[in-house]
Amino acid sequence: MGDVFKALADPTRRALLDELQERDDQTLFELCTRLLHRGFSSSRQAVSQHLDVLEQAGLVRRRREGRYTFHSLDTSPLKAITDRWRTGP
Amino acid sequence: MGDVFKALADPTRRALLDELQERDDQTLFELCTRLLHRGFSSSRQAVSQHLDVLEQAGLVRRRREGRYTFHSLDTSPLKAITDRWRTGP
DNA sequence: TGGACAGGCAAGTGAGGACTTGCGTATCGT
DNA sequence: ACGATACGCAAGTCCTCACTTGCCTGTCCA
Repeated sequence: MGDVFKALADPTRRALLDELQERDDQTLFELCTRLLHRGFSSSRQAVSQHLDVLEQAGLVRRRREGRYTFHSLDTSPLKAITDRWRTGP
Repeated sequence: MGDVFKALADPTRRALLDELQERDDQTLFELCTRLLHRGFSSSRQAVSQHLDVLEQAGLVRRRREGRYTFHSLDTSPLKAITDRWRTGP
């Protein structure tokens, strides 16, 4: 299992999580074009590598269908963050 | 205000937050020796620079008293993380 | 079945980050 | 007052990471 904290360190990866929260099950090209509308000018390969990191961190799941690869969000690893440094009961 | 996510990306900085949660208001030397017991062999300057990053992220507050500098934990910036990608109510 | 589309793989490059090194400053004890 | 302590500052080194470049594989449509 990869590092969840390092996965969240990059602003482009956080924007990808934002995008997947608005609309789940998006392909790589969909995510690329939608990132452009958010002001991120990332190439296809760059976005693909970011999704690799997010997948290794357990934050994104990949599902291959034909020539499309759909990506879905999984926010369960984020619970460990606030559970680790608990502010109140 | 610095980047909270980048501050959490380093394992040494996370260990510093762990240490401050166990015992608040520690000096730099206290944190250095306690990190050694956790297996982190970081120099004094390295720990000081890590605390700089944590302070800029709003996770650590510094208070100078004489020749000692006490560090205290502030976990309030962590709320923004789970609030951003909300899993359930 | 040829070509366009969607995506993967791997080496190379450039910038930022973690750490060191060396020196300087202020504070406390004796 | 002198040395030891606790810490800050700044330049330099090394290494990780994000991104590019180039090429390859597999899938759908006409």
